[in-house]
Amino acid sequence: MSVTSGIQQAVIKALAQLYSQPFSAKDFQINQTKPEFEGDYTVVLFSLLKPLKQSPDALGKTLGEHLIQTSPALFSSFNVIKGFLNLTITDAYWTAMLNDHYGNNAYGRKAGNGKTIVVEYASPNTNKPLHLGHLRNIFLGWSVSEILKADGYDVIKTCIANDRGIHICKSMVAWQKFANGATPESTGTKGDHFVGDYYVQFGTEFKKEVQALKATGMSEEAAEKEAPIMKAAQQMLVDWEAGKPDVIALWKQMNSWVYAGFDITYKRIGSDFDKIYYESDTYLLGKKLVEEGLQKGVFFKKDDNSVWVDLTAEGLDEKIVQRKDGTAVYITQDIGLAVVKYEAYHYDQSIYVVGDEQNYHFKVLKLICEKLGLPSSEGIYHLSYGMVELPSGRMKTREGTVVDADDIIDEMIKVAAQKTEELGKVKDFTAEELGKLYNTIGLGALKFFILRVDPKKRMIFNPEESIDFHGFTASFVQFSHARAKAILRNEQPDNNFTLQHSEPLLPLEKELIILLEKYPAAIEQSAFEHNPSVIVNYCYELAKTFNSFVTEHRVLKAETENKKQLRLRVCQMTANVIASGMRLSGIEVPERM
RNA sequence: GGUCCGGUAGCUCAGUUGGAUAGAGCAUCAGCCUUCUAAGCUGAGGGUCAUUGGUUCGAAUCCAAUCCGGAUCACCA
Repeated sequence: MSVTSGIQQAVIKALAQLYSQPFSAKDFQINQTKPEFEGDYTVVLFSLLKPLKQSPDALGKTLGEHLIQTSPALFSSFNVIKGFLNLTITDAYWTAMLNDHYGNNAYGRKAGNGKTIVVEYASPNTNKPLHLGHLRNIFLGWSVSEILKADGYDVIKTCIANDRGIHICKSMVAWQKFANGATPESTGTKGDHFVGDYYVQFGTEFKKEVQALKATGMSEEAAEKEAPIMKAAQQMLVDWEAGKPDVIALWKQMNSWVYAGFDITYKRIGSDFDKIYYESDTYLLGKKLVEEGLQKGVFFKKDDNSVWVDLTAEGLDEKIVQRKDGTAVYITQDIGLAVVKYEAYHYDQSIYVVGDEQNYHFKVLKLICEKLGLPSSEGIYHLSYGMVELPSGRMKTREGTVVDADDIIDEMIKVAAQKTEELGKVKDFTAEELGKLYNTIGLGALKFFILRVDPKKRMIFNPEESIDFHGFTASFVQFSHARAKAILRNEQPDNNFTLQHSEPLLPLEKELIILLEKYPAAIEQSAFEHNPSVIVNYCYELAKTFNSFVTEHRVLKAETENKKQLRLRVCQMTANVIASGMRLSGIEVPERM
């Protein structure tokens, strides 16, 4: 049980005994005491004054005295200032907490609750390489999955590959036209970049053709429709849907190049999936569900044969679910996928990590699934996050302002290597160890930079300013871990030693232990909010306090053996919690750096 | 125009189930490495919490209006 819930229960019990009135945890607040006052935790009394007909002073004093008498193991002293009852927790309580958990690597993780959550993230188009926006998506999805696991859920990580549609046909057409049979192997290019280059080339060629047609007096709109390369792409889409063998073969070939490229990037950033779905499979299922919905009367057909759903009663519009030619639209395949996922996992929740520009889409998706009476509908949850922008605004492929994922990763690792060399603290490392360390630091900095921000907020990335390695960063937290480990390499805590509390805990010792005690609550909150920044911020605060502690107090040369053992345990628990918390964010921590 | 999200220090962000004098980092300035890692520590300066009104013992937090920025309202995905 956490301290706060312990205090809550003690207060509820005390109020029942003193005033014979029943209260619940919601009736009053418990905060950490502000540093300028004496005490560890504070009961805010204002909300209790009216029902109890008491003055703040009288209630505070009565309650404080009663608490100390009835729970001497928990409370050692109190003071009342205005309506605030400040309680000091006994050193014995904190020491016991430390003793119970300092060697526990699973501290803060809950036992399985038997519930299943499916998380979908990454979900790239298969026609161009990943960029910084994808990285935010992947880091978020991966981290939320891990946090939910720590909170007791069974988590299935999934990805939907948007592998069909006009976008991939554009790359295919350009490859046919310009590549002369080139391949990623023959050119030494990473597969996703290779295919992406043809996508760009398609755009360039298209522009050229439109200009040429306009020069003959055609309007821009007509020119865009008539451009031969665009017509070729559209024809290719038709051929693809018709299953024309050579088109399918090319499509498979190009997709496989892209997947090989993605796999390299996923591996570098330590991301993985339990199951990958392909839009080329799920869109047909969606169409089947549209047919069923039509029979149930959930959907209706317009004169031109297109199929719609009427969401005006829900305050939205009519929404198309199938084109007049019978082909699937974007949402059709998502309806199918929701069912496929539910049938496979019978999930309690299905989280979609998708940018906030699709808020409307997911609102519609959930409504449609509800109307169809699908059991999958209730658990649908859109984890919506903000765009990553440049100081100049949105990243645009056409203007070449996209920050490529592989480039930024390379850059981060390069700078990490440079900084590490400057400091010269790991000269005895082997080349292999160094490579690993640079990865840990570089990637850690990138992940931390992205995950420390509340997902729902837009974030700005300035390529001119390199991501920092000082202050509120992964390096800082990693450094703190390495520092703790350095101490522990000299001496491990003696597990047979029994801590005394003859000497009072010093402020920084206590502050650290209080923080460590809050780790399980941080995981819980992070999971509840689907928000990794809670954990990231927590780890930073812990690391910061630890650095102050280590600067201020000696561990190995502590005044007494008792203090030394206490501090060694604090070091070990801090190192464990930092490693655990960073792991939930996908960030590794080094033993040395 | 409708809907949704955001606006906190020069910059990047915490804090928002209402609590005491609003917090960090970067940047600036001043100190600290014969002592477990200085990617660190200590201190200083820096705020109309977008604006106005309301709710109450108490508002950055809740409500209303307004201003600014963004997203979305596609037979694109």
